[in-house]
Amino acid sequence: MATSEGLEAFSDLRGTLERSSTAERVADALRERIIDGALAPGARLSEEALGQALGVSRNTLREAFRLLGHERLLVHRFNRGVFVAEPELADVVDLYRVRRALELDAVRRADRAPEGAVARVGAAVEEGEAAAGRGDWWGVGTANMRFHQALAALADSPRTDEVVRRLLAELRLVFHAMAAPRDFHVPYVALNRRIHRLLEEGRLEKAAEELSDYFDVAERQLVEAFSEETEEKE
Amino acid sequence: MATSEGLEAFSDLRGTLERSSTAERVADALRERIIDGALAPGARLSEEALGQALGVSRNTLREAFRLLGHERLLVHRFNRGVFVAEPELADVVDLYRVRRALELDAVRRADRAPEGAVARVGAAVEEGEAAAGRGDWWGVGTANMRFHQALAALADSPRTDEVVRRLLAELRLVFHAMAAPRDFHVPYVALNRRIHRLLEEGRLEKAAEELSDYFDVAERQLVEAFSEETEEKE
DNA sequence: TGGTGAGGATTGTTCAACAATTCACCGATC
DNA sequence: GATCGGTGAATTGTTGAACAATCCTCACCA
Repeated sequence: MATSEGLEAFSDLRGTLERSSTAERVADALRERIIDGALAPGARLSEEALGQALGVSRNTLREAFRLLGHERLLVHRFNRGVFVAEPELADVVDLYRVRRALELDAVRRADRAPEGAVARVGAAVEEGEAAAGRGDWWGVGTANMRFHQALAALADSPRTDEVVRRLLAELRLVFHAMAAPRDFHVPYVALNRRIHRLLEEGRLEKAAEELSDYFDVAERQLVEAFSEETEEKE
Repeated sequence: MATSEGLEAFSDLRGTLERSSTAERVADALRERIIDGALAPGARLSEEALGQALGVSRNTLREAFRLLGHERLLVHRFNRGVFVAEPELADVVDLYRVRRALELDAVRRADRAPEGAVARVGAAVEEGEAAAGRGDWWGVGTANMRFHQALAALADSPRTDEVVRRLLAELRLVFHAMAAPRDFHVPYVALNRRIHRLLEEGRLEKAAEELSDYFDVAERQLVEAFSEETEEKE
């Protein structure tokens, strides 16, 4: 065991080294397509066609479908196939309810957050500012997700991280279903900066308050956008 | 469309009618065995042997494994097989962290809970009292889980329900790993009754306080039991 | 004692097949 | 003209077998 000193430096490589199964890689690829809108909500995914396109067998593809089904990105209708999920108004409300509980809790206990966690929140803020600067609205959206993921990480809880990651992925689906996602995210860049500053100053309760207000505003905005959508359809 | 009135009455049947896939039924069966301890933490599940025993093909069984893996009841080690999860001390702490956030939030907003939700909490309390009366400690544990599930349901949020259900299932795994699960749950029956009464009286903040204390005590008790366990092993 | 292969067992993945189910189409009926 | 019922193609659900890749054991050797 004399040679086992300083091995902690390699622990970061673990994730990289772990080969993943084909099903997981397929799931990753599909998740990307769903999140960036290449696969629209409601679209049906044929086992045969997709399997051929991706070069994997139906069985493997079905495993990938199961993974994404659990993330609520796909819905599996028995004997009917899998479809890209179509979030409804109720889903939007529900997503915000859970986010509120988890993210606010994470912010309130940020004093016990792990080393560097607040800094990662700041990094996400800057990423968003940079994207906004070059007019990359999709990039702003991505940075925004990363910001909230970083907020959740303040709880120092793997399960919170996982749940929030799923919620945010689902939320991106909602953005595709709404009318004008283009300038939804941009206004919040400044707010994110403010929340990060409060975190740095240790004013956690104030930060939680601002975050709570954000949830109110964003949720209402989404709900309204959604109501208009459905009105148009009818 | 003149005949389509009053069809809402049938919407309850939807769930009953939906046939489930073989994989899901297999997953249900395995989940039961894991939760009631028939499959001990750490046990390895052979695809071949289990498939034969259950009368399903390896492919189908693998689908079921994926489902339970997402619930963290099984861990899937690449090229090595699936094992019943072995929760560690860190998992106990993490489980309570997320439960605290979600259940407390649910209790605090119980004034907006759906019709009959508080009554279902009461039903779980009585179930626990009945089980305690006849000395059925396992039944007390089950009722306790149902009590907390009912608390979570106060949030009126499908996603909260799902997450909490998963957390509680995982928690049962923890009980198997600890020394004396026999009389762990019984002392909390009285507390549950108290919390229910506070909910009925609308004293939500007080109820949340009691619940928070419960989390403190239960978590510490589990952590201690766990530390002893690992000491014995070494 | 500690390293090293060889071999057996298990998983990862594919393929082909068949049963079960859905869906769209089309004619029959009132 | 709308509804009902049935036929058939297309798709999913599930199985079983096959083979490659990987891991584990254990005897063997320095």
